[in-house]
Amino acid sequence: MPKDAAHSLAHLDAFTSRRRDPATKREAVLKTAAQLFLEKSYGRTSMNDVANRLNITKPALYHYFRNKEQILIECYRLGTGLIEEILNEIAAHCGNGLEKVDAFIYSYANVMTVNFGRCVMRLDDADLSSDALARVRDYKRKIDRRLRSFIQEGIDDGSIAPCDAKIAAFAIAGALNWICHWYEPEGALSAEEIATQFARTLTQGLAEKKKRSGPRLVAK
Amino acid sequence: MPKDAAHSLAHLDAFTSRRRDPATKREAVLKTAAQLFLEKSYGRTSMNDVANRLNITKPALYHYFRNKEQILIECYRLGTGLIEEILNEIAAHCGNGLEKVDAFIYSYANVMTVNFGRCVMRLDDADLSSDALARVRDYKRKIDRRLRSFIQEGIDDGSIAPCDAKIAAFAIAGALNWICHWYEPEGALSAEEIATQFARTLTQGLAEKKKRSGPRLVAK
DNA sequence: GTTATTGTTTACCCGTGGGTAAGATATCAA
DNA sequence: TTGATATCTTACCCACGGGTAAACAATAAC
Repeated sequence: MPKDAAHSLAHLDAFTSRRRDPATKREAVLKTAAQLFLEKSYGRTSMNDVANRLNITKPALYHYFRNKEQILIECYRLGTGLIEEILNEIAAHCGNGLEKVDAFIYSYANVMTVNFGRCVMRLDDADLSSDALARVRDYKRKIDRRLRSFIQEGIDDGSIAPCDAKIAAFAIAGALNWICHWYEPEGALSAEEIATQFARTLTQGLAEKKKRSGPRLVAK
Repeated sequence: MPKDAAHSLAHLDAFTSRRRDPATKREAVLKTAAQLFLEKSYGRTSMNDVANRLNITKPALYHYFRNKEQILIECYRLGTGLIEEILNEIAAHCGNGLEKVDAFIYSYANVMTVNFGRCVMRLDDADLSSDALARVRDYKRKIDRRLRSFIQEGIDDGSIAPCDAKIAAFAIAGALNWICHWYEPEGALSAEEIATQFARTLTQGLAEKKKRSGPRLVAK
């Protein structure tokens, strides 16, 4: 057992005493649920699974959440909150377009290593019912537009080489979102390392700065 | 209705005549299943859904596949086959490391726009039972190692700027794999455009070629 | 203590979906 | 025409999981 704090198991004890603060218990449910959703996916996680890990029974959960989906919605809510924070922070500070994109990549990569943040991009939106789904989709569109505007800003101010901002944004967002598919809190790579290297690779590119282009092999 | 060929609906008629080639029917099942899996996910797609779209009944499916998972496995098989092709092609041709990576990005992006290819990276591996799962995981590791070796090769031959090959490979693979989460055959972006722009963005980076680095804002 | 309230459990309902048994229908070979 | 075979359907079984009813236990208020 590692001696970490972020991945703390403290919340599993929230239900040992009956008189503990309800808010704490609610939070404990949320944390374990998020973790299970990431381990096994929302669909494969039963309410019993969540209850078992907390050492209570299924109906007890319904004391804190109307239904299973509500738990999922809250996970998204907390996750999007984290993203919102960095978005605002970047909009406030920062200089030119490239620097904003760089900051975005760095901060966003970090969020993708936090459970609630991971939930937003790794869980399947389709598990949400139509109106929650619409809200989440809107929110994701907003993030995309934001990144795209940073890029456009960079093109305009000369810090970013002319390119299709839409596709470039997809490339960057994809690289970042995929983090939550392979990242593991106990793994060899620290969030810090990942964030730093990603920012570098994506803004500077792989190529050694000399030739501008090369031949291409088209398979199939 | 668009006049495309790749997204053809021809396979839906495979069961109209009873004496049609069994292999054709099997293939038809596979194509519609893959499409449904991508539309609604494997878990939310019932055998009845597949049957309905083909205008047959559920038990008829079991004439061509042992069970639901077998259909999924075949989707993976066909998809990994497509990827295998481009991998071999690139290993055969090509010059320096950067050119190989460039070719990889371009070809791989194209595969991610083909249904069976999309299945490999978009569907949830955890829906596979343990031994099929192990095979798929191995295969994915192999792809990763391959890309990583291309990058390393580029660093060694000077075509790629020194960097952490492991993390860079994750960034590139992520950007590419994420394509299958947003790409739609009928959408505004063609596979060709995406592939070209991705290759450019990822190898050359965003930054206008002047300064080598800049300040960074760390949000949070 | 007694009562009201909150928290938790046991026992159950029921829809959904994978999978099958057994019969019906078409096709081919003789 | 007549089986033999491949194909497909109707009708069913069963496990699993979300959700609830109703009873039971603990705490707080008086």
